[in-house]
Amino acid sequence: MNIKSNNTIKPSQLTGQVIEHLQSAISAGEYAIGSKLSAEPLLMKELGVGRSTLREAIRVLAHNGMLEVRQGDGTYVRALPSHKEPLAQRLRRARIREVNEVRRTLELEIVRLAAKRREETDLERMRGFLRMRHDALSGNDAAAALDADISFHCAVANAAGNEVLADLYRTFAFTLREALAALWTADDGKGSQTADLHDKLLAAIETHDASQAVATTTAMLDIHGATLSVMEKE
Amino acid sequence: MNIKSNNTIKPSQLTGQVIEHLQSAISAGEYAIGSKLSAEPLLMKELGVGRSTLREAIRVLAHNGMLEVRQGDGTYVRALPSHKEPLAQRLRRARIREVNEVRRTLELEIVRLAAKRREETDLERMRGFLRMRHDALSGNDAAAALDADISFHCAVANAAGNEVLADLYRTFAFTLREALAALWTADDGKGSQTADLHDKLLAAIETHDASQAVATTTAMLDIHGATLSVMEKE
DNA sequence: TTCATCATATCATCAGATGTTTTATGGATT
DNA sequence: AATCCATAAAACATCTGATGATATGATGAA
Repeated sequence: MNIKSNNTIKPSQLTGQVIEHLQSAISAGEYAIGSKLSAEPLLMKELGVGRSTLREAIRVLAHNGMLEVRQGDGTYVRALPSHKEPLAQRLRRARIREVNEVRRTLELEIVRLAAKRREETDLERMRGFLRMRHDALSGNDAAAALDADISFHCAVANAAGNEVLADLYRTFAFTLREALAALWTADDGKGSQTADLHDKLLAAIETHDASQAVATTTAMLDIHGATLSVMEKE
Repeated sequence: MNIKSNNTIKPSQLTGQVIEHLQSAISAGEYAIGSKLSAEPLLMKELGVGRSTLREAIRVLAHNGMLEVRQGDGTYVRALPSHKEPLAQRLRRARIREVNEVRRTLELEIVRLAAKRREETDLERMRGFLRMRHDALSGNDAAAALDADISFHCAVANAAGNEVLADLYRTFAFTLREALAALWTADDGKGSQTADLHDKLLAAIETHDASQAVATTTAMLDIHGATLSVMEKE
């Protein structure tokens, strides 16, 4: 089975052809889940490609979780191409209530950790975004205020000292931005209403007061949460 | 610059370290979007790795849309890692401690919600998996016991009535399976040690006792958490 | 100016060699 | 006979060199 025999005009991107071939072979069931692929030298002959080309293709599929390469043992088929959906895409087709519920959970844990682990540089960034938020509200620039608000909360997430948590929160915040924008324009009193709560949150993080940070955030989320769940209804 | 220390879930590969390094360098803004990466020979010297290793890493990132490789021209940064990368893939290059910390947060919220919202069908599924878990432990089949354990916790996640939360938890549990397997084989007493806690958790969910469910889960996570953080050290 | 040609830089691919890890084989010991 | 340990074999990991293919910019002529 030589890949290059049935190819198109372009001999370039040979690695891509090997990737597609292996993917379709796995999908077609030529390789069962859990079965072992042929060893590299044999696969080289079967596919008619060099070692580098084959290894780059296998590495891509392994990094995507489709294959598992075990040094000294072999290469095994692990899964079909199912878990490949990006989180942002998954959230976009979810209910706002559910996304917000998880975001609330993440946010509470974030402020708790941030109060414990924040560094001085984190605090400076937070102060800057809070100032931007205040200035934007004074100038009646709702969009800028929302951006500053999100940036502030992302800065808090960064201060939590957990990159996975921060990444997760950023994705949630970005997804919810649309809904939040509608919320802020629907009642721009909310922005200034939570201004003092933001100040209190920053103060709690500054003084390492985790319980106060959680309490303040709970109050903050409740104000917005009520409106969000109303939006969901219709 | 030489890449060395790791602590990722899948650490045994130089290529994986190069992938992680490039991703974080792009995230940190060392390479702006649209900018051109150094040429292969230069990057080899900068990272202290050979050409095959570097090329395999670049190929993975290119296939994920993060980089664009143009023959005869160069390699360009096309997108930030965050929003395009599947979550399972993101977790695979994260620190065990961070993944487990977030998983703990999700799990506590899950049992709280499950105690409130569980249906009768949820309870039946949980009982079934708990029985499988018990039988596997009696038969000294650690792998089957771990699978049943994970299935049980996923069933609890389903009972929380939030598909986003359940999806998220499944991905975390699947990623941590490897580490958990090492944990269970290292000390198979842990499996039976937490058996009664699982029963108590199920009882708490049955009786809608959210606070008891959270307390029981906290105890459960603490037992495993200690061992996991020890694993991280070396 | 415009266009064809060429030189150079860069990636694509192949091939060989050596190191590291896992697994299986056999023999030795009890 | 069962267990344990050392060794060999298999398979992937990595490095290096060499050659081909492609894009870009320089060069020079019409």
